[in-house]
Amino acid sequence: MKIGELARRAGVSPHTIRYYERIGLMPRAGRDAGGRRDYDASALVWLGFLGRLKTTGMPIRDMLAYADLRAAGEATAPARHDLLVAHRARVAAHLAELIDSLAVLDTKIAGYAGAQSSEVDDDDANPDPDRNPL
Amino acid sequence: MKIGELARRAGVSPHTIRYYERIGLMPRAGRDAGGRRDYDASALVWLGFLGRLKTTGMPIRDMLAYADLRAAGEATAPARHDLLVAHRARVAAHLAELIDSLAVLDTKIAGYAGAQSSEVDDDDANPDPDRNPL
DNA sequence: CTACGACTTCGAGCGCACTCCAGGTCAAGC
DNA sequence: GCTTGACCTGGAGTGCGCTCGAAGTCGTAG
Repeated sequence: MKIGELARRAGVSPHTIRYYERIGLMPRAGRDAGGRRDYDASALVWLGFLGRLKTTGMPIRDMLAYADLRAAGEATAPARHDLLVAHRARVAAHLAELIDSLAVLDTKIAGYAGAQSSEVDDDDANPDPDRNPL
Repeated sequence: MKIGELARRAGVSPHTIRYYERIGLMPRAGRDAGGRRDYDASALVWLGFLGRLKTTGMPIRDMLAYADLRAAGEATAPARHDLLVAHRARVAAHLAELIDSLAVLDTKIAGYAGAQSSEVDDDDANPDPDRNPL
């Protein structure tokens, strides 16, 4: 498939894909007779995985480290494993922070909902600790 | 309290606090005889709340909108409420995405753990759907 | 044959959220 | 009196992750 289709399917722009190739995040794509990039399904899978890493807040330089290990062959599997485990821990921590902050947000919202022109700002009014996180 | 102490207590740099004041995210602080900023506890609470908004991914321009409404008085309480509710929805959506991606990460990690030099990359090997998100 | 859209490279530009620097002021301790 | 450290202002610089523009090539439809 061409870069346009890959981009559409992965939910990114062709610009982004070229940028990823430039910095080494995508392997250099094979070209057709006219010099255009031609991708197979594995490129889509890899882009999808990169998207997961991005969603979970991994900086590009870390993705690059992972990509480089991957390109270096099977011997780097343990290192890649460790990288993912470390990243997982950071994601879990961030997730906990988010859930925490969501509760604060809900408290604040409850304050606004419960108070008609009474003071609401700058304090944790109307606590409602048993609120469902989602 | 002085800016240094506020910064330490809020977990940000004095630079950041001055920056927030410059862009209108913090109200202009009162000054002492020597022209230095002097804060009371409410500044710390407000900074803490800004931190929550930041943790949950709110861009500064949106915080600014909230801060402006807040500065405009009690009449804007409904608007502020709506702003927070909308933000809450985005946070919840992001949270769901994160949990999803964490599961993918766990699948990948399980693949690395379970396979000695067998192919692991580029596919969702060894699914384990009942894994605990945290 | 021609027009069109999708592609190519390279380099510059952008938005965000800080972060730092220069050059100066001020208050307290020795 | 002098040093030290925290503070002041205004403006420039940084790192990240794209995003865009210019100028040109290619392949298919009409």
